[in-house]
Amino acid sequence: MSETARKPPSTKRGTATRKAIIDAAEHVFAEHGYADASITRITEKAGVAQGTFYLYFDSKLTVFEELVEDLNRRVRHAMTEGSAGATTRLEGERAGFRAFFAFTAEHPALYRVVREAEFVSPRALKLHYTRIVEGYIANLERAREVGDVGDIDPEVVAWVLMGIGEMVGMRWVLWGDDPGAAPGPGSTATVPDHVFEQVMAFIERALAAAHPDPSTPSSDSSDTGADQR
Amino acid sequence: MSETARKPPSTKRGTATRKAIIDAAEHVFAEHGYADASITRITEKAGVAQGTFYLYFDSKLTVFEELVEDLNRRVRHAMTEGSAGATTRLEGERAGFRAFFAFTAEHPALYRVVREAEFVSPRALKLHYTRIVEGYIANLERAREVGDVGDIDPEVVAWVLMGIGEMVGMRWVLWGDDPGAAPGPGSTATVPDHVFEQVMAFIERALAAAHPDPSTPSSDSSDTGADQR
Amino acid sequence: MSETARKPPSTKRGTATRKAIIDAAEHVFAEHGYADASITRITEKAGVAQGTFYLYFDSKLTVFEELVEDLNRRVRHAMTEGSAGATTRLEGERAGFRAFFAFTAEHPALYRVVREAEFVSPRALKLHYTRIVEGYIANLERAREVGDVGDIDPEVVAWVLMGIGEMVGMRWVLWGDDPGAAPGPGSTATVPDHVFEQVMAFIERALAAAHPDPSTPSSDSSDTGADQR
Amino acid sequence: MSETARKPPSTKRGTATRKAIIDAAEHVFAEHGYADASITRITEKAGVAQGTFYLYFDSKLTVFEELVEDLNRRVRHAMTEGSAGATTRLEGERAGFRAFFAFTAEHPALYRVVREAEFVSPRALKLHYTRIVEGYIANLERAREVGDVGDIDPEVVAWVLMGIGEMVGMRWVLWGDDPGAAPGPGSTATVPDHVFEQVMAFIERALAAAHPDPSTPSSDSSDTGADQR
DNA sequence: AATGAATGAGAGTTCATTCAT
DNA sequence: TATGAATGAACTCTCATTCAT
Repeated sequence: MSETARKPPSTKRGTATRKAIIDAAEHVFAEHGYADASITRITEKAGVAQGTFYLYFDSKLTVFEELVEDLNRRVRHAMTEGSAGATTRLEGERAGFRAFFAFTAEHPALYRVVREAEFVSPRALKLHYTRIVEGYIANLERAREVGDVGDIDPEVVAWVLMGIGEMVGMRWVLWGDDPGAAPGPGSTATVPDHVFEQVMAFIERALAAAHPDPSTPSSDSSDTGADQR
Repeated sequence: MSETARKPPSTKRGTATRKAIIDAAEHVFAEHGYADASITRITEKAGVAQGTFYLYFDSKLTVFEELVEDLNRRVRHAMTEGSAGATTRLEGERAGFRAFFAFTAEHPALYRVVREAEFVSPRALKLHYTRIVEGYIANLERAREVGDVGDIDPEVVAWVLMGIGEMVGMRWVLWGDDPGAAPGPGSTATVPDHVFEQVMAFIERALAAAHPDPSTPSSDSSDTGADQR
Repeated sequence: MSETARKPPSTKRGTATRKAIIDAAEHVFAEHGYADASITRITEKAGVAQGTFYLYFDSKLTVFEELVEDLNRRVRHAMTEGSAGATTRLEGERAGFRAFFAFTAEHPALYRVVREAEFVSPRALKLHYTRIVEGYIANLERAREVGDVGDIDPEVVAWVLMGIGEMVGMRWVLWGDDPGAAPGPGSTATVPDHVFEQVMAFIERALAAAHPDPSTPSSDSSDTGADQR
Repeated sequence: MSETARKPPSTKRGTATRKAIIDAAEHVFAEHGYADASITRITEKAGVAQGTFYLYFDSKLTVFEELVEDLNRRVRHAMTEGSAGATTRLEGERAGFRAFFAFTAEHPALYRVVREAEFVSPRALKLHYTRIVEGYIANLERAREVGDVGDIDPEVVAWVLMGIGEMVGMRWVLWGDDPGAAPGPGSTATVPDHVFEQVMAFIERALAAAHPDPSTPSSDSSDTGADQR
């Protein structure tokens, strides 16, 4: 069922090497982008010989796809974890976004790699977005059932939320406060408070105002629907 | 300053050739992405020899940046034109988004090229987004002054709108109705009506609800602020 | 009889253009060397269009050869002129070398261009050296006839003198006093006095000592044998 | 510091390949000159793929400079070796020049490559001449101390000797007896005896005659001062 | 399991030369 | 006489991938 053919390591040493390569790949892809991320750079950073790479991956594309999948799994996990303790939809939503931004700050590779994926691996790109969106959809559907949001189309709204998260993340997390600055590695900040509040308020109005009678309290937790598989 | 800086063509033929190359570049970039858009492919499509390319552009990057600027100018123009006849902010907003989606459908290069620009030319990328956002900001500020929207931070909301437009455009214009299908060239559709309505309603609630007293009628036209320079 | 096919200009304007190109070529060749001296650079410096070049020269090689011939004619002329007023062989020799160094300082192209000619146009290279050497030979033969130098083989000695002039010229004229400095254009100095004296004394001993009885006074003028064709 | 700095080969095979490339480069440079010595030609002659070249050298310039250094080291070594058994300065000088001409005959690359170096790598060019000249200087200084030559300026005379060797080498070794013949590869002869004698006699007179009393016998050996580093 | 030398297709780019105007 | 747009072969260099050790 696995979609990318891989050569699984059979020894401890092998497993370690494989991990070293994937980790190196994350950094190299994040810093140089797919096109300029040479196998040489990756293996050098991983501390192994070039040939070793092909013991674990079929091609450059393979690591790329595995990395995207891996990061996707991890963001979704982070978002779920983040909103786990929330008692209201609103709280859960805020926690989810916060987790998303935090992850972005820590793993700029997610962003950068995904943005390039359009041409490198459309399949991986779609899978990535779709999976996150599915989490949003699940939450929104649940909220709609209990009347916590108005009569919206969960799928459309889910993509809208995805778009908001992505653009705000790019603008304030990756670019930092000064949009003119070069986005060097590690230069990631986090979303400033007032920006975060503005964004959440915007979303809340859009969702809550959908039904004129906001009397029903939401008691639902809000899992993003994503988890370690 | 560059030793190989190209001069603008001084003849009709030259001007035509230059245009042929830019046009070819738009299509090739859109279809293959920056990395795989070889000069060979571009000149073949343009019907000129490889060397001719360098008569008009210093490098692949140069055409890329010029193309991004060009497309940017054109979307902004399209958005302004689209919302020109609108009599209310709401109407203008709808017209603006419609124009945006229409442009995306016609020029998928805009999307695809910009998404890759993160690594290719961060400068061009930022300029592109920032300019569009500035249009949104101008509109929002004007609307806020006349009390047509609530007490929002125009800058933040502008980026939010940008994110919505981009993601919805990608999902429904570029991917089409079937998100599983490969996004071949020309496979672009337009945003389905109900999606468009859902998106606009979402935005409208978010903006209108910001002030509790929606009694003030908006009589303002709504220019997107973007125009032919 | 001319060895390089050329297209002679038939108008005044044409003559001027032709000269402009040759002059530009001298400078460009001197500064960049043959390989890096593009026609573009030459025509730009000459203030004409690229195509114009081929109205007057068959190829890059053609200008090169004509330039070498031209410079050769001019050094030989300078050397002859220089030693014209001399009354003794020694005086003539000194004047000839002085003129040679002075020309080198003023026309570094001579040196640089000739040194590259080995591969570009062996024919031109040999012609260049041979013609200068012929001048030396003529002088030496005359001097030997009148007993002003010992029993030397004029041809061998002529090449030896050529070698001395070339190396000293390179070392002190082209490199200047500081052999570590980069030989930028125009950085040419002239041979310092004490170096010149040492060199001439060296040559004088080598020639004079050949016959033990230096009683016969030389009354001969010393033409280098080279002149305006 | 360079991002693409090559590492020395760590295996026998690698070392052999590197040597094959350098050897091929020597021949190709000698035959075609720097400008026309394409990497393709070099690797073809070496019997390796084009890409292999860049495993060992950063660029064409790099091999060139390494080759010049290598040849320089070897001429100097040959000259020292040649004059090692000499018991008088004169003998040593003759042996040194002989070795120089012999090396030139065997390695025409030295000549041809160095002559082009003016534009390719001025640094390499100067280093080459300067190192040989230093050997001459050392010898001349020693000879002057023991009164074996007159009161000359060793530096100037050293450059003069260098010039003589170079020009004579070019004229009789590279061009052969018939200066009109094309200098094809392998067409190198050696300096004819009478030419050699004429040259040495010329030099001897110039040096010996510097002091009027040639009674002091020279007992000194004459090392050219150059050796394997 | 790991190495690293070797490959060769293909990239971007330059430039002498041609030719329609 | 002069232009300058167009050509295309040739160049240097990179890199994903293979394979003998």
